[in-house]
Amino acid sequence: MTAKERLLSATKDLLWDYGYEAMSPKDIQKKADVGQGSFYHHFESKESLAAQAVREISDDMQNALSALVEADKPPLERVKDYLKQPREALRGCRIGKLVQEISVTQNTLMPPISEYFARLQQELAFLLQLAQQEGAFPPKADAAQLATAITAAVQGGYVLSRARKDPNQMEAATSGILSMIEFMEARS
Amino acid sequence: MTAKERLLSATKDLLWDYGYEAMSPKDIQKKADVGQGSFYHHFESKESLAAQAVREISDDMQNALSALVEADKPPLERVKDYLKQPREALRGCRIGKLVQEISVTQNTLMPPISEYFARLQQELAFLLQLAQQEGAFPPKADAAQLATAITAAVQGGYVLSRARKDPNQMEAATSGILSMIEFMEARS
DNA sequence: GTCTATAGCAGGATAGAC
DNA sequence: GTCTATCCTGCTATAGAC
Repeated sequence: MTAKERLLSATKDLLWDYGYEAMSPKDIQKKADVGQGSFYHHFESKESLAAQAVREISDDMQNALSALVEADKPPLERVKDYLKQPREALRGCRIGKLVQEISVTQNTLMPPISEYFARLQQELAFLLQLAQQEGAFPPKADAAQLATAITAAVQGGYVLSRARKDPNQMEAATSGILSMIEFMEARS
Repeated sequence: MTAKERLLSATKDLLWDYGYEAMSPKDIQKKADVGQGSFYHHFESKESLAAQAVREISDDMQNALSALVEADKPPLERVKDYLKQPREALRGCRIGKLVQEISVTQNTLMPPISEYFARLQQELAFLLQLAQQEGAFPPKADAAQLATAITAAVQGGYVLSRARKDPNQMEAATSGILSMIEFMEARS
């Protein structure tokens, strides 16, 4: 791996565990085993490096999402699969946790973050609509609204897991949503 | 208001908008109109001041919760009222947003935060159980799990609102949960 | 591309006078 | 209780040699 790649990789990790502000250029250099000079040779600033790292994180997550959404299964099963995905609950959402930092909401890290969530909600809403067309889900339900609720429950699962220092909070949140979806499915 | 009160009040505001790390002692002093000397006369450190501020925030929120939970209405209506509460979606949850900061998860600010969420989930679970006993909600549903899902959806609503810079994300997330609850209620 | 030295500034806190 | 001066450290970045 080149120095530049190591810098990006280290930044992705540190953003996950420390967030943007609490991650210093020195932390990155140390983790990437790259000197001060190389750092500023390859990237203009901490922000530009972080922006590129977030861009890659968003792309990675969107690719993972595509794989899940395009699976050869009934659409509602794919929605359930999304909820059942394994998650590092105590570590938080790689991308969602960043939006709580005021500096992040004001800088160039935001676009890939917004894009990821827009995409996620859109895909889930689409799957729910397909399920409705197949008669597997109540036709009167608002697919877009439910997709938002599902996405929110996962994000909130991360928050609760960290708040209570208990990864089972994520499990409970997603299982709770899952059971409501299955209740509706059974009566559609 | 005394200097000490102004310091606490300013800290509560700054924690909300900036979080713990991004809030400096100088910011607090300026907002509270209190000098450096007074700051360290009344509080040992930034952390001890913030810890007391978070303690008060948690208490305030628990009091607001009690008022809602003890209302003279059917229990399921009280759960719905919780979901319908007005919220400053773009500002984030005063208390939930703090848990994404790694320094917060490791310091003395945590206990009142954990306590608030434990209390919230417990109260919602209790109301759902009451509703089940009254036959207003499906008896087979797991009340504790649904309470966690509801709490998570609200927290996630904050995340999505900030990520998309759109307060309607909170509205959609809570409405989505609400509609699922009403679906279950109608078929209990 | 990488290294070391250095700069400028802000965070967090202490000291001692008033 | 409040004020000003001061300290030390770390953050972010720049400069210039190799």
